[in-house]
Formats: sequence, structure tokens, C-alpha cells
Amino acid sequence: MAIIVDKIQKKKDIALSCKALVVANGINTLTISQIAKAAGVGKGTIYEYFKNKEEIVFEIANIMMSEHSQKLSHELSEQKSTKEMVKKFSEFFYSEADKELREIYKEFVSLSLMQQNPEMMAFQTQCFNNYYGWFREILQAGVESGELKQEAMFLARGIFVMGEGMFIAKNVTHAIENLKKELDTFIDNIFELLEVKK
Amino acid sequence: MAIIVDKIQKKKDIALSCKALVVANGINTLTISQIAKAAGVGKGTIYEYFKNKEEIVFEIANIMMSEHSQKLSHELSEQKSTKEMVKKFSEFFYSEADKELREIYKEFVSLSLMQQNPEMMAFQTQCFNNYYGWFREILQAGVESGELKQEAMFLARGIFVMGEGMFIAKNVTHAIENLKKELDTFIDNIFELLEVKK
DNA sequence: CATAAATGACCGACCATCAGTCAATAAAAA
DNA sequence: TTTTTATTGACTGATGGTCGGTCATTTATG
Repeated sequence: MAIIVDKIQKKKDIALSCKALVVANGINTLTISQIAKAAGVGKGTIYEYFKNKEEIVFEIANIMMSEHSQKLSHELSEQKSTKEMVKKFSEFFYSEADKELREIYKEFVSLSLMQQNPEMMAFQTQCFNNYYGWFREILQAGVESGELKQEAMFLARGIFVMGEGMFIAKNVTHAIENLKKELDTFIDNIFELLEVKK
Repeated sequence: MAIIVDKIQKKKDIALSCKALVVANGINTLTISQIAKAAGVGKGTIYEYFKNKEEIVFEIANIMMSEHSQKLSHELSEQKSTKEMVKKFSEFFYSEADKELREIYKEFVSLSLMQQNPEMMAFQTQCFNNYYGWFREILQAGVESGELKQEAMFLARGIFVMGEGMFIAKNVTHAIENLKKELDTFIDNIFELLEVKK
């Protein structure tokens, strides 16, 4: 044998070393040569680790999403009320901390919409189910503790995807000026309707 | 002088004659040569009417959106209850009649997310404001007639973008199996909370 | 009416760029 | 020394977009 590199690790290394570039420019204005240079490898090497240009975004999204997932999981455990937890979820769409991930996510959604790439869809499905699972659990706990009405569960899907809708609207129009405010308003008002009044 | 063609009309003609091709394949797998052939013009002629490849999708979206806008406006006037009108809005996301427009819309959102094209954003903003304006009016009328609680207005933005969120989720994941059902469930349940009980 | 001049519509050969390939090279392991 | 693996940048094919030239029609002129 020769040099044995950890293919999985090196793939991550390459992805991470061009992350800033992709975040700043988006994948379709970047060339493979630029990416290879940023990663400090030859152009051909990129294709040893990635099937194509798009897979680089996929890998970056993968890494960052799993970090975010861990972070969110931890942060959720620190919240007290159901509403606080729901707001914690929505923070992804505006927080300064998640800015880079949002850029990558935007890129990733755009690619997923355009191509019907099965791996990308499978990954997005997994993410969706993961986050939406938590979201349901939170509401369910709220219902069981008597904090929320039973109907909350029927609205769960809709409330969950509302964030995504607001995010897309923010990014393709000028109609959403203050995303945090819009999300908070919605959450506050829907909780007003869903909370069990004593 | 020479032949004077109606540039605006011809632009529309070219866009429409390759509509089916774009709907079926998406813009990024198509080449300009294919598009030109479908439109029955030379490659150079395409660039007499369109700045670039993406603008073709823009033009198709423009034409179809304005048709849809007219159709929806008419259909809304035929609905009776507030809830029926809201459901009419959501039909765009699953109706067989709007299938082609949805494909183009998907493509268009994808392009808008990827590039930060000012003209595209301006157009999307206009569409958003148009539709959202109607949506608010409908809810407002519901409130004024005593059918809905005042809080409906605070939830308007969120309910409106929820459809978009559901549509994106449907298209980038396998998590949404029955879009109509999901939308209807949400609308039914939120109306349950918002309707003034007698 | 005939013909020349003018001009806009149209086009495809051409150009530059770039994603992706591959043959050659380097270097570690056996 | 031989085998295997990693790396690479020159190369290729495809394609988005340009440009010079041609064609068709209209208008001006004699």
C-alpha cells in the first residue's frame, strides 16, 4: 500500500477549508479551480473526494447541520417553557450565530429544488424528520402538562414549516423586513390561541 | 426602414414556445441551442430578446403568474366563506391545473435563492404583495363581519407563508406525502381557533 | 414606378470558460 | 524492488454568450 488517508476525514477537511469561500460567493459563481486552490489541493483531487461541484455544498451542509443539530439539542434542554423552546427553533432563521449555515442552507435548498437529487432529498428528509420530531415532542409535552390545548398537535406541521416559508420569502422578496419580529409575532399570537386559560 | 417586430410580443412568443420544454426539464439541463430549436429561431436571436438563459424562466414565470393572478382573482369572487377563500389560495400548491406553473415557480424560486438578481426579487416582491394583500383583505373582511376573531390579522403573515413552507418541504424532502391534506388540516384547525363561537 | 439606400431582424460560426477526465508522477508500504 | 495509492495539472468536450455579416422590408429619390 501507499499513503493511507482517511478518505472521510479528508473529504471533511477539503469541504471545511473552502467553506468561507462558498458561504461568501455561492457555488455557481465559483469554479472548481478556485475551490481547489482554497482547499490547497489540485483540481483532480477534488474529484477523488466529490462526485461533482454540488456535492461540495452537500458535504458542507452535512457537517454544519450536524453541528447545529447538536447545539440546538443542547440549547433546547436549557429552555423552560414550551413557547421558549419553539422560539429557540425559530432562531435559526435570523440568529447571527447561524448566519453561515443559513447561507449554505439557502444554497442547498436551491440545488435541491433545481435538481431532483435523491441523496440530497434523503438528507433533507432526515433533517426534517429529526427537527420536526423534536418539535412535536415539545408541543406534545406542552399538551400533556396541560399548558397547551390538544389542537396544538394538528397545527404542528403548519407551524413548523411556517418558519421555512418565512425564510424563503425573506430571501426571494423584499417583503419581510424584520424576520425575527415576524416569527415572534406569529408564535406569540398562536400561543395566545393555544394556551389553556386558567 | 426595415421590419419592425413587436419585441415584447415576440419575447412572449419565444418564451411560450419553449415553455413545455422548460417545464419538463428545468433550465439548467437545457442548452440554449435546444431552447432556440424549440422556439424555432436561431441561437443568436434568443439573445436579441433575453439577456441570459435565466431570463427565459423569468419571462415564462411572468406570463404564467399574471394568468394565474387573474384566474385566482376571479375564483375568489365566487367563494362564499372566508375559509373557502383561504383554501382557494392554497390550491395553487397542489391543484392539477396549476401543475405547470408550480414547476416554473420552483425553478424561479431556486434561481432567486441562488442568484441575488434584483429584477427577480422585485418581481417576487410584487407577486407577494399582490397575493398577500388579497389574503389580508379576506381575513379583514372575516373579522369585520364578526366571523373571525381580531387576532386573525396578527397571524396573517404566518398563515400565508405557511403554504410556501409546505410547498418547499414537499419538494425538497419526502416528508410531505399528501400536500392537500396537510394544508387543509392546518387551515381547518386554525379556523377552529379563530372562528368566533356563537 | 423602379431602384437605391437605410435599417432592423436574424443567424450560426466563433470564442472563452469551465466541469470533469486521465495519464503521468510521487511516495509510502510490502 | 515492486506494488499500490494519492495527487496532479494539462487536456477535452460542452456550452453560454458574442459578433460580423446577411436578408428582408421600407422609405427616399429620380
